[in-house]
Amino acid sequence: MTVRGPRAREGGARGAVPEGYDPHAFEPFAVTVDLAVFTVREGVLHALLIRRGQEPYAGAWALPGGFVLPRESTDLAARRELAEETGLPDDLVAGLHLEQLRTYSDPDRDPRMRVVSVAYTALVPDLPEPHGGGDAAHAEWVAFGSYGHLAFDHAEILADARERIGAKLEYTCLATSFCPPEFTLGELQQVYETVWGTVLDRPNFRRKVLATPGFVEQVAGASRLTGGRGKPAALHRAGPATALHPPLLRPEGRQT
Amino acid sequence: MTVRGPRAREGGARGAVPEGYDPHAFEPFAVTVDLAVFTVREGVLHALLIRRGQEPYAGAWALPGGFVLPRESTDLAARRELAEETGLPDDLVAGLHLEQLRTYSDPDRDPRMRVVSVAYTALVPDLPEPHGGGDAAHAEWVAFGSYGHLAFDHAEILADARERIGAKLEYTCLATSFCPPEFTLGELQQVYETVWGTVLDRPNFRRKVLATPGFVEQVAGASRLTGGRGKPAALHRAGPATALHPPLLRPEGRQT
DNA sequence: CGCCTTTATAGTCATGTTGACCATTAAGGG
DNA sequence: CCCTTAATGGTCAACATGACTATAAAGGCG
Repeated sequence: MTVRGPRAREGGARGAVPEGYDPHAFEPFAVTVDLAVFTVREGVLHALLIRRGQEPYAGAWALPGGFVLPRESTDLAARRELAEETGLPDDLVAGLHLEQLRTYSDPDRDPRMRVVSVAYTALVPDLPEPHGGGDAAHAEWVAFGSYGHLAFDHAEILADARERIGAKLEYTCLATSFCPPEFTLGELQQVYETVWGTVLDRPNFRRKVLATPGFVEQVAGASRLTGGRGKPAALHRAGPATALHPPLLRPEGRQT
Repeated sequence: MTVRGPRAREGGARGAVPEGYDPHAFEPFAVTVDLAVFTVREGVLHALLIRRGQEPYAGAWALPGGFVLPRESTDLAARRELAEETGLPDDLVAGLHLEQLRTYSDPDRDPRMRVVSVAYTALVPDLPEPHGGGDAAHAEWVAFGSYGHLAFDHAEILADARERIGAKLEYTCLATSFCPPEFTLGELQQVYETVWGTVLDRPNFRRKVLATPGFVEQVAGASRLTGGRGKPAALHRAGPATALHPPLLRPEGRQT
């Protein structure tokens, strides 16, 4: 990029800084981050949302987020907002997978002023309620799709995020981010089924996961009853691998 | 996102607009677009670059790009800048594949002021020189890697863009964007080999491409000599398909 | 004109992965 | 003690892939 007043394009080479350039001379852009945070709860995909109190869109759900501070990268702002708005412990937030989705910049996406927003996606395991008890935690888990109209263009962001995550599950080991530190292969499979909205064959899923070196590691000796019924499942934890080669493709290109 | 002065975070619910909010009250962010435009020329990947005339980074190569105008989305800004800086005909630019890469926001990425830049990637066929003759076309094709230090964080952007494109070739039909309207399968294969920096088996590549419905369509009757020598190749054009199922994976996860 | 080189195109074959199954094991519930 | 449930262990055919070999059609060259 180049610093140059937006109206100062006199055909010069890119990078010309007009003398006397004044950052305050034109209507500024506000830069914000929006967070599309997902978890899987009892087999249902949930997003972290906040109920808006003010116009516009008062009463509607909205994504957590906020302004990028003057000396902050958007990555940092996203992590800070996530910690603030969820009340999750800092060390947990520090370890979360947080990924830039894309930037939304329609001039009219906020009716009040020009706001360019960088959207991020995070995957978190099913946690106790997000309120940490402090004043900053108003976020709630809402089942995907079971909200009315979201504020601003947040419905589009959330849909894009879900699609991106679904795609990433195919060729990365990201699914373990949805799981607690120790999990069963059945729980891991449910992550895939929930995000993709499909049903997978259990033995085949198992075969694929175990055949990928470093995807999961078996926890020696431990096992857990899935809820009382059935044979207890072996516990696993996430392995060091991050990519899935070859990918685990979702059956036929259908979405939910 | 939400409109709220960056220092106005008094623990209120997200979306609180402090009364008397003044968009000019704080140091504004500048928002720009940067373009990572690639083509394949004689088997070598080239990027579209501009030679900087001013400090900082005077004399260094930089990506084309510029400010987002007050009433413009970044998508629109990217396409406008591409047309302006390359001098390519508008209708050609309108049809190009232009994709948002990601947003770069390090507070110090521009030493002069706070600039958040949304990077875009475009793939274009090998065209005559980019200068349209007008004053606006200073961009030049430079072989990938054969430049010194790029200005700002543009080296990182360009590397990210190349990696993204390489990945997209695996599971989309995007490779045809690098080719002229009619092309041989050998030319298409060279796109893959150039971007990936690998060599592919010709019969296998051919089998895979032809087995994917809608990837390419044979142009009836036509054929072209590849340069005089050898059997003339059948001509193809891009088909309606956009995704590649199953993907065409690059051999072993090595980069150039 | 014939032979060599070059490039496109057509197969072949062994291997690995996937999808669709069936079988067994280990728990809880009546 | 049998039934249900869920995890786990297999089989088998279809398909996709990687490594090759073979043929066809052009130009170059003696």
